[in-house]
Amino acid sequence: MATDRLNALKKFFKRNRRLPSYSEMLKLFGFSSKNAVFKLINKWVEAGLLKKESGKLAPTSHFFALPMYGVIRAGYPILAEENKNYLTLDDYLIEDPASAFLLKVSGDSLTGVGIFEGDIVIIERKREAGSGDIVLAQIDHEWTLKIFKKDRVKRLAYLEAANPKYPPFHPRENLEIYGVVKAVVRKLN
Amino acid sequence: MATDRLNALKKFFKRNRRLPSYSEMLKLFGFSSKNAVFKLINKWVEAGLLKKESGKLAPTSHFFALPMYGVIRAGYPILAEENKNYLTLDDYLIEDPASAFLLKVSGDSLTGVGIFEGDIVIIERKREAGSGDIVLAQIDHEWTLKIFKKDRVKRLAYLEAANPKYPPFHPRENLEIYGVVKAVVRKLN
DNA sequence: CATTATAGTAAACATTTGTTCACTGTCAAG
DNA sequence: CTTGACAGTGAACAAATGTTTACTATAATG
Repeated sequence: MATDRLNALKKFFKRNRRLPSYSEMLKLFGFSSKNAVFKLINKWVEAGLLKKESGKLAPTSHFFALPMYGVIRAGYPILAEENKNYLTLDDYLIEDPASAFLLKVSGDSLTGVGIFEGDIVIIERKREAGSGDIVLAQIDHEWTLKIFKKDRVKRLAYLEAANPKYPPFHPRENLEIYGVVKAVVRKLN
Repeated sequence: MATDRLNALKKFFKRNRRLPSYSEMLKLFGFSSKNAVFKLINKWVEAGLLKKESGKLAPTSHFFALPMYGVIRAGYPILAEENKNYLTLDDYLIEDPASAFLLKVSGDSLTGVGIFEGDIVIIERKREAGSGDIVLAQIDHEWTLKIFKKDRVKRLAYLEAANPKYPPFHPRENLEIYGVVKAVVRKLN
């Protein structure tokens, strides 16, 4: 089936992070004429899965991206809309790959904002934060992941957990910010 | 700087979803000899950022992937370890791209399991689920996103919210499962 | 100073690339 | 039946590809 060949192509891209050449596609698709490849590729180009720019073949966003369906009300059940969008998670979550890194969370101090043990947070390196941002910081030379707060009256910065179990953390000596959490990712099971 | 050129290459890949040819890199890097490109590329190959297989150039996982640092205790602040790993979010979160899709969550019925309004869930199409799985289902012909439960005594399946505000949902007519939530993703700000 | 590595230019080249053209068999529609 | 569309074969080809070789300038090392 045609879908099988498309899946074979997607798998190739996943594995090799590039599209195969037409000669490679011969084997991949089980053809024996490059023209068969040529015609198939052109169909996918017309379908918007691939594109040709200055003679070079490349995937479009549709090629990888997952379909994203409209909002579903979790409170009251309503029909999921069909206003499809396509989304690549990497692109969606990571704005500046050069300054971003990941951190695996442990502990329960941020459960109140929906960050649990085992979650992965995407952090963007920067030295400043706004009040309410979740930051990676060093408070009195100890690393931590907490909510950054600015006391408007006293003009002092401190850290806060999102869990009533923990009191606010006021720095004795210093409070240095290393990054701001931009996204949270959780794998289930 | 060398980093600028690498960033230019990364940007090109982000934009075009392919690596440029050596001729294109001439302009991209500001060289006037393909040999300059050749040597630069070979350095990146040795550095493990790119690889050549049967004469074809492709990025390795290091090329995209974000560094992932060790666990940080959010409960008690401890030092983030430096045992780096590299992780591509798409690869990490999506096991079977062919059967996966995204859904934007609205409502507060799953706040208890850390899924909030505006979060995106990654769903894998399947008709069966285990007790405790978060599922996309049709209950009495209405779509919803809830926790799937199996009553061990009565052997009946029903849905449950993760929010005390909502009572369990026992189907009058039927309960059909369309997919299981595999991951949750939240963008902050 | 002399030396050696580094970063780049310039030209030449076999190989591979994507594309085109002409052709074949198969299957469904009128 | 005939027709036309579809899926694929096979060969030919200009253009582009990655690589190699020879050479230059600059800076760093001892």
